[in-house]
Amino acid sequence: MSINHAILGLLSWKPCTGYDLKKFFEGSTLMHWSGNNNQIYKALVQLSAEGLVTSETLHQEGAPSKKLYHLTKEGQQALRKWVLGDIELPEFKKPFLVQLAWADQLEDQELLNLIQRYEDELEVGLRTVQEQMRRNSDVPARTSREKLLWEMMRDSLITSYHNELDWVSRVRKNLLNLKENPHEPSGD
Amino acid sequence: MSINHAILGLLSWKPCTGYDLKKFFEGSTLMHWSGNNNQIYKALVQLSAEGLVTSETLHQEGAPSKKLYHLTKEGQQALRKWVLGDIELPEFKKPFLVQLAWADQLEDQELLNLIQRYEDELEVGLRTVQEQMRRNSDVPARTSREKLLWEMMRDSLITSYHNELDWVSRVRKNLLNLKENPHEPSGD
DNA sequence: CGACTCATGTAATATGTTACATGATTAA
DNA sequence: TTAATCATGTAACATATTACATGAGTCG
Repeated sequence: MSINHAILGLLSWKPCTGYDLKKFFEGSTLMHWSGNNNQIYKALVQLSAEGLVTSETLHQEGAPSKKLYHLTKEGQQALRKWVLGDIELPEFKKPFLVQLAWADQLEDQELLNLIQRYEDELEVGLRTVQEQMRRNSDVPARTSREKLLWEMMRDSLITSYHNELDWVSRVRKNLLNLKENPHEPSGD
Repeated sequence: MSINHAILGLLSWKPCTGYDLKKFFEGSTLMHWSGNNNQIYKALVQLSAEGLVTSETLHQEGAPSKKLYHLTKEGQQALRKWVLGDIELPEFKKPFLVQLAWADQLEDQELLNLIQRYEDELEVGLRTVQEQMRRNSDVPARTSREKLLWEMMRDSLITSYHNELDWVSRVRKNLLNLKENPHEPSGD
């Protein structure tokens, strides 16, 4: 799984410039690359060298020239092979858990504040991705099946945030319960 | 958020050698570092240079010498400061979504097989982390509150897997529904 | 006898981020 | 006039993975 595959995918949807790809990755949390130039322009050079993409230079008036990249037949085959190939498990990377792990040195109120801050940031994050999806609504939907797949991808991210918020509220509930009934089993 | 903070945390629990830390990270999906030597031994040198940890060399008979690292007062302060500091949002990195994004080129059955494979791998992954948690049960539990925090950390990972499995079954259900009632709204 | 554990380290490589560099056009 | 958009690229750095190197002891 590298950004090269994601780029092949996007080019299978429509021809793009490096700048188009950059903007797409910047505006998409689902495809977890940040959209930095270094990676994208290097990847395009590499994919060209492998014959998976070709580029055509378009000269524009009043704007810089651009290189429009197209997927080749070999690129289409490589994409299909990759889609049917190895599956990677998701990575649940939650740095806040590492913070919580050593939070027993805090006062009760400090700990509750920390959890509150996490909840607040999650809510901001959720609104940000929802806003991002509303803004960036030009996504593949060439068939009703493809439309469904992209809806489910968005659903995956949104429900991940909701699940995380649910978890935070369980943590808070359990901490308050422990405070009120020290050393009693919580009943969950 | 770097591995240095996680190491300070572990040393606040008990003194460790580089090897201990390596084993801990290897056996813990929650702390998302793989436990490779390069990072750990470099981090320990760095933390020493900053005065956040000290080391004592223990010579053993019939086994290689080892360096036992202890947290200093400055290290304890740095840890507390970090725990109360900036919070990072979780990263929901799901490479399978990128594969699904371009899966509309597949036949219905190929797509269902791909989804089935993902579900199977998720179930293996879930069993693996459950097994890992059973094996690696020596975790901080110095107070009932700390015990609760570590339980909630484990809960976070396990429910993330369950949520992902739920999502996969929704995807399958929606795809089958679409196949049976093409172009009809799904009712969800 | 071969593989694994304990134990510390280095080298090469891959991946990803931030910032720099250039330069025209457009909108606040 | 300051910032943003369009557009391509490079440099420096941070982070992470795999493999290499050494060497004693133990388990099957």
